[in-house]
Amino acid sequence: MDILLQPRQPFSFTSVMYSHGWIRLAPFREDDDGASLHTLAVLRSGRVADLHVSDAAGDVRVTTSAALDDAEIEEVTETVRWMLGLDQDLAAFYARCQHEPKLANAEREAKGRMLRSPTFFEDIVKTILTTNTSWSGTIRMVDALVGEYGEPLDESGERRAFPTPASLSRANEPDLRNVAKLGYRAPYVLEFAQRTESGDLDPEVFKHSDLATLELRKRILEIKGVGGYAAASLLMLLGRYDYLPVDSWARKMVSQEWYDGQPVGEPEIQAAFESWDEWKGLAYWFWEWDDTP
DNA sequence: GGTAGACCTGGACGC
DNA sequence: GCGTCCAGGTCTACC
Repeated sequence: MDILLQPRQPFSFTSVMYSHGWIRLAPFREDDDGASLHTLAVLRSGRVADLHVSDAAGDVRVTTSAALDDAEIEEVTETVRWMLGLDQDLAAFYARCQHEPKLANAEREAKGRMLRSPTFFEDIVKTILTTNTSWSGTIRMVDALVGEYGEPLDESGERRAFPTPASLSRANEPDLRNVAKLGYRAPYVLEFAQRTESGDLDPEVFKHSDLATLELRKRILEIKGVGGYAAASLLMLLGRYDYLPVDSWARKMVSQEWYDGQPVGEPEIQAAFESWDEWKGLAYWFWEWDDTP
């Protein structure tokens, strides 16, 4: 069945889809034509829904292989609106971009929304798995988690959603460490899943939290395995751009852009985007670096 | 509050 | 083919 959704304009489906590397992490999958994506979501009923999400002449079409009841349609609608940030208002950011040549195309190309997973739980686990490893390592670890612990779409088990907190909390640490190859991150992921499953922590409330960004960051940093870089990345997924996800790539880009290739530290990177205030994360992420493909 | 070392893996490199 | 080194963030212990 089809569900048609209207985004706040300006909107570009492919700008969201390729806003960062998430599209390459299971269970996300892009179609061969690069114009639509697939993922699977575990609904509140426990049922697994396969979502094929595509552009529909400026709107968004969600296609599921199975019929959904009214409550499920509402849940899928809410989920996809969140994943693509369809309700985000970036007008103030675009107004700032008009005065910056390196972001002059941001509004025309509708840059600014970042692809999110169906749940913030999934985004937090994936973000922990981006730390202290190569991108290929992250892809391998996420593949392994989905393959080993993900909720199957059907009896074949060929397609699986991202593991639920319940499923991951039942995993044992040696398997996460050695089979899923999470290494030293295994206890972090396990503890986070167990805290979520027990109700000690509800990552989904972060999605629409009224907390000030500083306080929200403090809460996120309480999750073991999440440090400054990961917290800034997660805040950006929540639509809070006050902090920069400073990693080795950021150091390299800022060094090349403003410091003639000389090594730079976090203070220099922060200083480079200080004037962007609450938009600094977005300005940094969508900046047209000299070696941007 | 700041810093050093450990954590784990894959890739690059030299032999 | 094997061994060594290094990059990639976060945590913990220590000063």
